[in-house]
Amino acid sequence: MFIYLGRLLRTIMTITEKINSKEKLEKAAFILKTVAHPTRLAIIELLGTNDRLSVNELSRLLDCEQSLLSHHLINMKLKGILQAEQEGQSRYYSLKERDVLKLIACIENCECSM
Amino acid sequence: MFIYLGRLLRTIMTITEKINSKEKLEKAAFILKTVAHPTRLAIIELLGTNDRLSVNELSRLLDCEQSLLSHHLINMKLKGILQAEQEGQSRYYSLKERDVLKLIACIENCECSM
DNA sequence: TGATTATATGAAAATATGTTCATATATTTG
DNA sequence: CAAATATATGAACATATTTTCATATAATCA
Repeated sequence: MFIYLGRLLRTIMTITEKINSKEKLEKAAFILKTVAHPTRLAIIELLGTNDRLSVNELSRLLDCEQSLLSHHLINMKLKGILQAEQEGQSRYYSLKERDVLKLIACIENCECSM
Repeated sequence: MFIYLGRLLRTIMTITEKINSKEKLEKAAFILKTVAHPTRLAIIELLGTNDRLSVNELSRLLDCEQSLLSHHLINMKLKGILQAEQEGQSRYYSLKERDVLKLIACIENCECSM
């Protein structure tokens, strides 16, 4: 009787672990996906050196159309990578999570042949 | 005359830089995209601890259908993240680029709120 | 207040990615 | 060589992401 209970518990724990690790991986993939885009990487790089930039400034620096850029920025903000502050007519974006810079450094080291 | 030439050269250099950085970012995004998937992250994690695993072993460990898994594995191999070796009927995959493990470590540190 | 500038938004269109399924190939074994 | 096992492949389908475009909102300034 107790043997069965133990077995059951162990099974449940294994399943729980699987779910946890699955959730962890899904979250990780989610963050990575948000970063995995040339324009968004460029945004991160620029905000790594520039502290904060307005949509307009980014648009000119990146040579990226305003609407598209806004979509990217809002998306990144939603996912907790950026933050924004209004100042006059301009909205300034900055890195909320400077750790993402490490990701870029990581990749630059990778010598994946493609 | 030479002034114009100098200006032209500078312009060309700026453009070249832009292209280079664009290429660099595209490559980085490409690698990140390959990694940014729960199953593929799980593959990387497993191969981080297991040295090498056959398609079958991975399939059971990940609870992922063989064909789908093969698609992932081949894709990752194509992009230089994995390598494969045949042994008997089995094909063993392993990390070609152990640096990608660092990416995972990076993300686990990130506290992006989502 | 009307014009101007900066940014956001939402729907549609274009494109890319992920998944499934049926089947092919290749290796081993009896 | 036939059967069994392991893996790959490709086309069709489903889904997600990216981009564009037209328009809305919001702040400033004359």
